[in-house]
Amino acid sequence: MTEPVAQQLSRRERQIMDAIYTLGRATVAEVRERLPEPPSYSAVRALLRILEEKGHLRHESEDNRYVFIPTVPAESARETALRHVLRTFFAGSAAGAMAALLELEDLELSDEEYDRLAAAIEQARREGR
Amino acid sequence: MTEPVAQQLSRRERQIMDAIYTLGRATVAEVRERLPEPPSYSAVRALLRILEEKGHLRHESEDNRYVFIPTVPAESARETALRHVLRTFFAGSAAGAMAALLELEDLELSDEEYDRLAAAIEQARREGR
DNA sequence: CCAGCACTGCTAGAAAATTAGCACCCCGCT
DNA sequence: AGCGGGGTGCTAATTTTCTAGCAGTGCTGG
Repeated sequence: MTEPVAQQLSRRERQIMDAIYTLGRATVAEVRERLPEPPSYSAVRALLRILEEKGHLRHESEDNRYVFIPTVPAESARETALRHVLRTFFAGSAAGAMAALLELEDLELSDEEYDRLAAAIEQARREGR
Repeated sequence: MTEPVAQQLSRRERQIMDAIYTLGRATVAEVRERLPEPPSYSAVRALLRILEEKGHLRHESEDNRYVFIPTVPAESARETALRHVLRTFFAGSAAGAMAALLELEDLELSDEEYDRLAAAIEQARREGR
């Protein structure tokens, strides 16, 4: 019951999981704020309960209120999301995706980030990946 | 009516749009094949009609059957998808996302791709982005 | 000519998602 | 002790999504 079932989420469920992943952890009110055209408090509450039942979230009590936390660690979720985008839009090519990222208008990377990236690429190359 | 309304898609709608984007263009049957636990032909047909009404797709007749084509060009859709992932999982940082891409187990880039990427990075740096 | 096949359009109904409402609980304050 | 505010659980009902069914169309081969 606590294992996150690999099933597709509904629209709202997706929105809520996204909100929580961007925040890391969140209370009902915080999630609600992030939703487009915020539904009622209890609507959100209900969805959170469902997500918890499905095993995507767990909660802790904090200051007498619940804080919801993803059961799937952010890194895994990230990877899954990236792979999905790769598959659907880049024919699975990570290189293609990276190229697209570099093309973003508002990239704004710092010099340091450029250096780190260049280094990461060289490292990946050496490791033959 | 022909403008894609920026509203969130339902689960199935999303699946279908994804299928079409990976294929570029697709017939009903082709879309259907790609869906998990393929629903009936007419179920798919109905969803396609809805997506068309909402302005996400258009169709052409080809060999007496419809070929569905996204109204939003792949590049835009890609960018939107990437930005979404950036926002939700990487605090908006493209550098973070690229780093994560480079960490993928099964990266398998060719030497040429490494070169191209390195070059792209240098170019972006020069262009001050 | 008409049977079979592969499509399409449309619609009603089932199923799932989403919502609000209401009862309860705990805590701080007067 | 008795509010009031801000939480929570649960449930019923609405709304949306999703589906299958059926009728119509065009083409192809016997």
